[in-house]
Amino acid sequence: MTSRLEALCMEKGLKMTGQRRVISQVLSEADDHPDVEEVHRRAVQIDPRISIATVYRTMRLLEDAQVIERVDLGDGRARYEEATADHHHHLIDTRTGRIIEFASPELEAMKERIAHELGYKIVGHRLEIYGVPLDDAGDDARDEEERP
Amino acid sequence: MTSRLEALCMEKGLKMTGQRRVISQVLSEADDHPDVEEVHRRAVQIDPRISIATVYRTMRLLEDAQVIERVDLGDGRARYEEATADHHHHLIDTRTGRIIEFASPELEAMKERIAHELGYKIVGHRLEIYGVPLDDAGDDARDEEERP
DNA sequence: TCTGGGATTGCGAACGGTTTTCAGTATGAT
DNA sequence: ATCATACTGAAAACCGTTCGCAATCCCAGA
Ligand SMILES: [Mn+2]
Ligand SMILES: [Mn+2]
Ligand SMILES: [Zn+2]
Ligand SMILES: [Zn+2]
Repeated sequence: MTSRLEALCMEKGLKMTGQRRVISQVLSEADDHPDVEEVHRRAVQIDPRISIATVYRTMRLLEDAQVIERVDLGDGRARYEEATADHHHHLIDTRTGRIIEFASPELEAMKERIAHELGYKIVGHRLEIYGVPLDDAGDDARDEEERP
Repeated sequence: MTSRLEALCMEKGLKMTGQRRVISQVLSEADDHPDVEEVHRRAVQIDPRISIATVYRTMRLLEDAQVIERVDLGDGRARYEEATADHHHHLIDTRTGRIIEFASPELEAMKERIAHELGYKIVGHRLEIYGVPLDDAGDDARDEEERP
């Protein structure tokens, strides 16, 4: 069966190879923010004849085609998610690595206002919050001090 | 004369070597957000016997000592600025690369509120805005589409 | 259905920023 | 001034990512 992303790729007129089909499937089924190695790991499970270089190339292709979006969570590597209509940001639990998505129209408006006051029109922005659960925020939160 | 950062380093009990003195001076005099290569370039002008490896090491040292702060502006490399009492963010002019600093207590409060509603206590965050001047935002702003 | 040729792939090498290793040197407490 | 220790320069290693190239695949057209 053709995955959601595969259909999207065909619409965009991309040549559909076996590898692209598999990677599209992997990304369609993902509900997290996998990095390239993780996508490769999952792809290989479906078809072992996929190289990491092709995954890199395909991720870039899909990103350029606006089928997926690159997410920078502060660790050294690029992470990806399916492109969605609704814009959102991420809160990263520094204890567990869990990623919580959130959106805030007020915050977006405020950011827009700030840029405008500085004489600028926004063409892109980035926002991530790093945090620990309120519950157990007391114990050893002192040396949780990461390098975010 | 001992630079502002050199004094700070001594207060923190760091061993003061010639290289560290020079790098401290460079960083004290900087009013921009230089990357490691740029710091090295400026340091070598004062004392040619400073290696890039030492600059890397010293930047990390100063960062850990909270004397300077690392800034991630989306280009591949780490940039630095003197640690200040007042927290701020950056608006990057994608046309010129110019960096405008701004602070917004309202925005900080809003971000705090959002995290709290999600059950989290913030331990760190990151926000950058990429934009183009309002004036000439009309001409070819379409393909300014970077990879921020 | 068969085919030609441009697009795509796998592999390994190259890349750019950063860290590490190691032998030699400088620092600052004594 | 001495000496243990921390620091340094140079080069190699590292890590995520991109690139070069020959082999292979896809698919529009016959
Ligand atoms: Mn997301
Ligand atoms: Mn700044
Ligand atoms: Zn946003
Ligand atoms: Zn802030």
